[in-house]
Amino acid sequence: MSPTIRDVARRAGVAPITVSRVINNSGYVSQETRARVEAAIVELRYVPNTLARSLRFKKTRVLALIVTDITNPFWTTVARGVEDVANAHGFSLILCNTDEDEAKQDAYLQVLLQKRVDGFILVPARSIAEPVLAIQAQNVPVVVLDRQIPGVAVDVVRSDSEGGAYRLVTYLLALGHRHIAVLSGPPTISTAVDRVAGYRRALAEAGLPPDAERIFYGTYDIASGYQNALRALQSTPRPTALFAANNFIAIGALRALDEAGLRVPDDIALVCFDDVPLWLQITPFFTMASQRAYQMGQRATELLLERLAGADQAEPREIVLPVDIVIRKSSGTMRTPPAAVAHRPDSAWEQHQMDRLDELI
Amino acid sequence: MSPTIRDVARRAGVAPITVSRVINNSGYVSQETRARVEAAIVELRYVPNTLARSLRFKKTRVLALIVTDITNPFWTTVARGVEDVANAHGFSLILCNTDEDEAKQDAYLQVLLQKRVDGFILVPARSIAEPVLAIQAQNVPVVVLDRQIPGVAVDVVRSDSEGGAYRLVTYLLALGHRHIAVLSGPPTISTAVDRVAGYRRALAEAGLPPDAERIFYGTYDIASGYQNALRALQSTPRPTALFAANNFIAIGALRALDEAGLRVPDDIALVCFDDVPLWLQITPFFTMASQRAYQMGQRATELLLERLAGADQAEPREIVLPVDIVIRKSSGTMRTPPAAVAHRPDSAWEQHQMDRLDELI
DNA sequence: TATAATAATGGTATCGGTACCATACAGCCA
DNA sequence: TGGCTGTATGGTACCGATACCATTATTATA
Repeated sequence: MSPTIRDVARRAGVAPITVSRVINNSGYVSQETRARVEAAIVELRYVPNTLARSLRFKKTRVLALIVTDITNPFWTTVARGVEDVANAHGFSLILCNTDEDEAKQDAYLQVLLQKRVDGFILVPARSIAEPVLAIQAQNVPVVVLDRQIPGVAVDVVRSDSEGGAYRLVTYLLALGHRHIAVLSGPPTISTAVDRVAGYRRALAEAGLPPDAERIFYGTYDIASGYQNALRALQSTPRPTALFAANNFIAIGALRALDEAGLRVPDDIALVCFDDVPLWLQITPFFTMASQRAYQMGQRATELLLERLAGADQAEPREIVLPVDIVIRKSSGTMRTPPAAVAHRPDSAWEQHQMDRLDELI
Repeated sequence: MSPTIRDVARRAGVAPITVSRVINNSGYVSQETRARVEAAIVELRYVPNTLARSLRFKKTRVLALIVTDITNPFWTTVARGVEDVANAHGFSLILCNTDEDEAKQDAYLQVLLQKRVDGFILVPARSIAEPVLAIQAQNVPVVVLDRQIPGVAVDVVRSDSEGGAYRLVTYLLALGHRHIAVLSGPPTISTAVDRVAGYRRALAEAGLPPDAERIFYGTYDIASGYQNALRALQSTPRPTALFAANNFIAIGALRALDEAGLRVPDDIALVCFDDVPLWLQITPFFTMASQRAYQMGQRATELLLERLAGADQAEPREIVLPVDIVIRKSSGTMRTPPAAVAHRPDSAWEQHQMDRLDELI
């Protein structure tokens, strides 16, 4: 139906291979022939068939990015980072969404391997080795994003979840909170575990007894945040602060607190993990440990492209990006607030809190 | 490197075509042979090469979705609708992001045509015919999403922008507003024009003179909403209500109002167009004309799949989905509020406003 | 002038599947 | 027994592009 390289060749009175040379700017072609071929291409509206080319090359110049929730702005920001770097190097991107569902993830992996994508950036739905091994078995490079997988030799790009959680909780402790609950994600995912670990380290260093711990695992979505916040409120003594392990959990928690008639931060403090897009900065609100989402996408892609460029023998690398603690309203002030900071304007107030944090940690 | 169908055939002691029959469940294969082949597939970790298959079939079972801003939750919701329908029918999806940039859009179109995707769902960066014609010239079906393109025979799925804007502005008028500014998108995009048209119709029907109109075109992003809101505030008499033509514009406007020291809705009303995700419903806030984003994606994909299934001769169809007017806080109350509704609880209050709207329109 | 290097072009095989046609055998009916 | 149908399997060509090698004309070098 659509014209092939042979049709173009016939029309230009040359051999197919010559048309190929024109298209790819390879080999020798005279000015005159090139012009004739280019004219034929335009006349026939010829579009080269990448399938055939890829079949020959055994290279598709396509990368796959598999994330767990495309409606979460954190992941779309990561995706932009990946896409920008990929495009800059002439690669296309296939973006897939697993909903943290292993079956869906494995189905996508299969389809993508069949499509012979050149490389994978994978946010694993669960911190297990199988999916990564399945990819590596086909000699396709893969970079694991955001999460750790124990016992597998693979490149990883992730944030310092443990450290970020530690600093965030330490800040809450510095504000005077002694009853802090953590609303985490699935215990099968390393970030959820790491953030709990940071929380526990902060508590331990503050000399709080283990029974001060209030740990609620769940999933990384709004519903889970809502439910676990309600459960956390039941514990006695009632927590004076909640630490949500991602942005969606924080939103669910916020709704639960609202329904319980608790105001943030006056009645209870609420801090969260994750990058938050311009979206939620309508009123600068959440105190949080902000991940460098865009940069995560960039670094992961660069790493993958290096592998593709031939560094496939090198040792697996692990890149751990720092998280930025951003102090805003939701964490409230000192439980016994110094009068001096009562009515400062926003930015100065935030700066002051930052200064305090620096002093305290 | 990776095993081919021939390797599997050799190991199972059959011909390649027989392996093909096993994989595709086509033709006759004995139980015994099938078992041998399946064993060989597992042993060799054989993954069929879709490139070769697609080259032969001239079908890739891949659809392309081209949207203008992947960080806008409206579009990711649309994308989920598309993805779900596509997957249910065994199609993969390539999701591309143009940033409303025509050059980027055209580059993607070229790449995707070369990849021989089976069909396109396109949100055109500008309401012009060329990109659609370019796709149709290759005999590839395309559905235009969200926007109208004059003078092209093509399937379209969009929302009733004119009607939604009309109803939203009529509601503001019913509340007593007489100075309403509209902060719209690019005049090159049909939705931006349609929403202004609905605004004008509402004003005209209310008997307001043409010089009551305050129309500010811009782009569909936060920065534009911010700038145009500032400009709108300069006009005299100052508007008592702003109508933002999409969610991002509303957010930018909100920031501008905040900086100007104006509270919503006490000092000024603010309503907007677009679906808003769970995100912004933290505190039920925006009064808006909500598009059925997920459904838009679904319907567009169904239409496209019908074309692929052979309905390619049928007349082009245009599906116009209704928008839902959702009354929340940001529009405020009657400018001369009846005392009776002053302190109603939220939901009852909203219901009351809805009732009033029904009466008035 | 002979030889080599450069420029320009083409023939053929190949990537990994599958369509099409051919072959072979078993069982069944007239 | 011959002819037919259904079952099971394989050979060959082909999808569209390109690698590899070959060929020829032209120009540079010894």
